[in-house]
Amino acid sequence: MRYGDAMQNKVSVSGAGGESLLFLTDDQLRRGIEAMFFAYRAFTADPDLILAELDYGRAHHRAIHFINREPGLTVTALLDVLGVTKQSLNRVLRTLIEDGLVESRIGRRDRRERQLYLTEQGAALERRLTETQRARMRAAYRAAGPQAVAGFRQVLEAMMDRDTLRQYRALKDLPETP
Amino acid sequence: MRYGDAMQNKVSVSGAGGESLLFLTDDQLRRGIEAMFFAYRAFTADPDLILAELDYGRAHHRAIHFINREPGLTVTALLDVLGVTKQSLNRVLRTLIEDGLVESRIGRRDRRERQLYLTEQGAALERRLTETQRARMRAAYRAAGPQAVAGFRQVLEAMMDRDTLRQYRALKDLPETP
DNA sequence: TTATTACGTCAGGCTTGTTGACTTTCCAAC
DNA sequence: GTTGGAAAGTCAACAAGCCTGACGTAATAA
Repeated sequence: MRYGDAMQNKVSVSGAGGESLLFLTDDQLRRGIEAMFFAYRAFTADPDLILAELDYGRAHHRAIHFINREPGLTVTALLDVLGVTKQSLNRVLRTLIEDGLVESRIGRRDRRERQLYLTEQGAALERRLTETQRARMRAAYRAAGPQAVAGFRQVLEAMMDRDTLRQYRALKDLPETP
Repeated sequence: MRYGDAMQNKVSVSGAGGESLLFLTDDQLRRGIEAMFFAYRAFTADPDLILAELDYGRAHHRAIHFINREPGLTVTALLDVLGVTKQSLNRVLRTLIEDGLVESRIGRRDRRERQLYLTEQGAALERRLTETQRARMRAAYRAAGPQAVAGFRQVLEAMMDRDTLRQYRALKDLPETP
């Protein structure tokens, strides 16, 4: 097992093309990686504080977010977006339902399905959680400017694999990028 | 408890200024939030596969990454960057040392300190893990272009809080942004 | 000498994830 | 109308990865 013996350092040409790749040093890439790590941690810090107060975790946040995003979505659909097992989600979902934040109604088309909705209380928590992240994002967007924001989104989307991108796009109201 | 009753929708003016904030709708912000969520998941997927093979987790990856980044750093310093407890890190570090990926030498200046280094084997795993992420990042960078990359980094940095930004900058070889 | 720091470790607890097995309900196809 | 399978819920057991609290040891600093 010997990895990357030839790619030890500096300018990784990386492709066959070699267009204008001068900026793609391993240093640059590594900084991008680290920026993701630190930014993501900062990004989840605010909601985590609120959630801890209420004895919830990030899993609850994610469930609440996507139920809010698409009211009436089924358990299977939610399972698909979150990428976890039924059992894992169920535990979280059960507490949310018991606590009166989520409502589970029998499916209209198919009575086997359960359609998930936020209650007024659940929607209130969603707003509270999201607002902290929006505030952070808003501040970052204002500081960086519209052009930077476009680049930010462009790179993030380019980082997603096919399947993830599909899920991401499925959520969009108005797809802009063909 | 009633949150954000007034901010329900659309164009959040958000500041007192109102410069050229037309692009900052709640929709835009929400998409940014979701892009972070999905991109981060895609971003960690490749290393996770390799780590699972070896019965390691993300915690091991993070430790390896930062030890590689700054060979000889002390346990306390590592604790600070990772933002976890001593006990939590110790379990991870112990297995890495037992498995011969990390070496812990007695501090030169201060004999209480332990300075951490990757062994040849540890460095090999680091390269293997990082290369998957670099490849993804490289592809995304190439697809999006240099300008987008600049924006990407700019927004991520603007998202970090003071303390996180300090840690992030402390790693940099050549700080560019004043 | 004493206080403090750096590190390691034992114990116990929580959340979130996993597998595997099983039941109930319901749709749909034969 | 029976039957096969999908959707959902549940029980049990387990592991990773975090946490707090308490304690011990070694070495530096006051």
